[in-house]
Amino acid sequence: MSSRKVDDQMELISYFYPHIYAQLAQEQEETVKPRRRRKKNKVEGRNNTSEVVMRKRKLLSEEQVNLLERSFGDEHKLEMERKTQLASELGLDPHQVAVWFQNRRARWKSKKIEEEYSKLKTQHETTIIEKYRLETEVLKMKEQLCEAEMEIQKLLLERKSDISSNNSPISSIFSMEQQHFDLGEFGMEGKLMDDNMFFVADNQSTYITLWDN
DNA sequence: CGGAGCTAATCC
DNA sequence: GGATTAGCTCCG
Repeated sequence: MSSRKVDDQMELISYFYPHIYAQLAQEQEETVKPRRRRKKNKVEGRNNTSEVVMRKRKLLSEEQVNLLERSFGDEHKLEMERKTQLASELGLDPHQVAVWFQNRRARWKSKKIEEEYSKLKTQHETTIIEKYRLETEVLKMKEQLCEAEMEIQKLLLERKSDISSNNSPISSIFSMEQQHFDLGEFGMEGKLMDDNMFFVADNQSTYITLWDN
């Protein structure tokens, strides 16, 4: 993975998880990987007159790469038979073919991981947005509920004052009945059960006690 | 020219 | 198989 991509990831982490970022950044500084030193073909030192065995590396031709890619497209794993077959077709050492496949699998895996990462990143962003939307919706609904409750309180107070100012038989009969309130604005219907209880029904006719003094 | 990126080759 | 090295090319 290139350093540029690492920077990108750290930037994303710093954005979404600032607390984790601080920790990771510190770890990155601390773990300066002690690079494993490999035996060199070349003897070190400019003035060293020792034998210099340069490892020659020749790039594969476009044609060779094309055939290898096609073969890799068919099957990522390389059976012995196919390895020798390919090698003779390409005019390469079977070991070179094996190495090429190994490196190709590594690149393929790395690419898959990158793809998976960006897919998850998109999913994560979508989820964050949805969460925010739902939270906003909950707030709005709470506000509506509060307004509804206030409205009900107001109606009850009005009713109580009507009863106390006009204590006629009619009104007492009237008070025996359950009173309905249209709360269509809130997608609900309200029903006053008695002086102390009020129920609302949502679309599924589920009654909810708003309060019970 | 130096650094970045790619990749064949090597090491564990 | 994964990690790393080092040859090579390209670009600013």
